[in-house]
Amino acid sequence: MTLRLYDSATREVRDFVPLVPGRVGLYVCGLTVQSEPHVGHVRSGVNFDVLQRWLRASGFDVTFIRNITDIDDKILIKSADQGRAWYNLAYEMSRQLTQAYADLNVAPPTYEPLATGHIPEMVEMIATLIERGHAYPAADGSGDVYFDVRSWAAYGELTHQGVDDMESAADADPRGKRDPRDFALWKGRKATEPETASWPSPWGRGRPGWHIECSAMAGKYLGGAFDIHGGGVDLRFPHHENEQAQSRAAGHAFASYWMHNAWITTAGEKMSKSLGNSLTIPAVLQRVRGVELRYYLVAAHYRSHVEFSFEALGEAAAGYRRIEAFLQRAADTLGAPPDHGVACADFVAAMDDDLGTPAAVAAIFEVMREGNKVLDDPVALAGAAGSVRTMLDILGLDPWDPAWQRGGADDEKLAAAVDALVRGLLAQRNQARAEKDFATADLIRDQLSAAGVDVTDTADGPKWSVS
RNA sequence: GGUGGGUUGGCCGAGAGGCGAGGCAACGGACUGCAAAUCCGUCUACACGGGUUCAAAUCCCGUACCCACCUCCA
Repeated sequence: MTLRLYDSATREVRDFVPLVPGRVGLYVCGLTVQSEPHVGHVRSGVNFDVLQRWLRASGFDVTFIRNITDIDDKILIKSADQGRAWYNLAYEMSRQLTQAYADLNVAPPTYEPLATGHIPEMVEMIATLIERGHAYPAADGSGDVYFDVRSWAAYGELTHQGVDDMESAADADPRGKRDPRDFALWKGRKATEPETASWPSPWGRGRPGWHIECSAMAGKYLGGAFDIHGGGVDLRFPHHENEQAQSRAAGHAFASYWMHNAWITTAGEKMSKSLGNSLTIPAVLQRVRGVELRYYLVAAHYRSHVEFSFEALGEAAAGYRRIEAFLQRAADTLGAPPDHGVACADFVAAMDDDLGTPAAVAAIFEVMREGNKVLDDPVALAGAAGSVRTMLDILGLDPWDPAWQRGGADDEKLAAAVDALVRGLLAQRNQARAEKDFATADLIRDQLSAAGVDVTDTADGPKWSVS
């Protein structure tokens, strides 16, 4: 069984063949850090984290680059509105994004380059494009440099569109463009923009266009040809189309496979357009744990549109808790968390089939059911639980992953104190049960339940957990 | 105008010509003092209208509704 991936450039599932056997170069467009990260934003992070983990689990040596866009029109506008420096806004949002990723156990990439840290590479690439006749400085003296779409016959190949069929933006300002579809590689500094948001270039002070950064950074860290380029569907056009055009026009083969994750919407609306506040990561994490939100995102296929709702999120959380409870039972029986085991064949087949995480999750439930049947057989149980743990780990959902252990020393002390108190009450309840005084026994259980403590009687005596 | 995607049981969500994903909820049974958990079982769905086929949720034609992108977007 080999890994197959849906390539959105060819619009089909293809066998994954790396350029260099055993190695994968992966580039994912990260975020423009202009506002608080919400659930939609992190989906891409989680989806490509799963890809990266699966590639590693499959034995590949992965170089994963995920950039941060820290200079663009919106950052300048928003920071001006807020009366703060643009780099301060970008930096704060970048820190929030890093925290959100950490909260969801999205592993850091090999490197996370900033657009502003790669201006020389971009200038170099733009110069190459001008030399090759695929770009030109605007004739209007604005200092802008544009990519000449008409000079690149293959333009539109990624999204299968003909240049003449494209509709120009209603608000398009032709500026110094030769064709309305030409896009900016370099934007000359405007008098209204802060001096700090400009860099020197052969065409005067200015800042990079949006697309050139990814071409330059992917080229720098992964080389002119690399394996997989990812991002959200909305980026296919214009962003990825333009990236590919400029990179190839500059003489680089660029990405072999393109992967795009679908949207999360609320009430059918794009998250970026709708509300906002209630769906930022910190807000959502007040209602469910990070691991539960991640499970919710992983349980849907990355190319499927997800209609976000707290109800569905709650159901997903219930499903995850079932798996978690099984592993905890296994750990109690075995005396320690199960060692990592072997992923079952169905899981592997599902993941190899274009990261079929829904079927992979179903496979986990199958193994868990088998495990629940052999709770009194330590060897069989260890095998099933180890397998479940390993599969969860591949999805970034291992309950014992240090990423989820947020509690500090104080939390541990608190947990120990609660445990002592609950155990005292359970001892009283057991006494009552022994005396067939079930009214008292149930009263104690109800009191604990009201406090959020669930009691379960097992062969080894009562266990408690926080609901 | 151009380019794509979607519509699946009470709900969430896979699948992509036959072998009926999975989860959540519900119901019945086993277990339990009663529960919980767990196990066993039940609940036969694919927007609509045609067609192809021995066989269609899956392929074809048409219709309806929804969504995304077309130079700010995960």
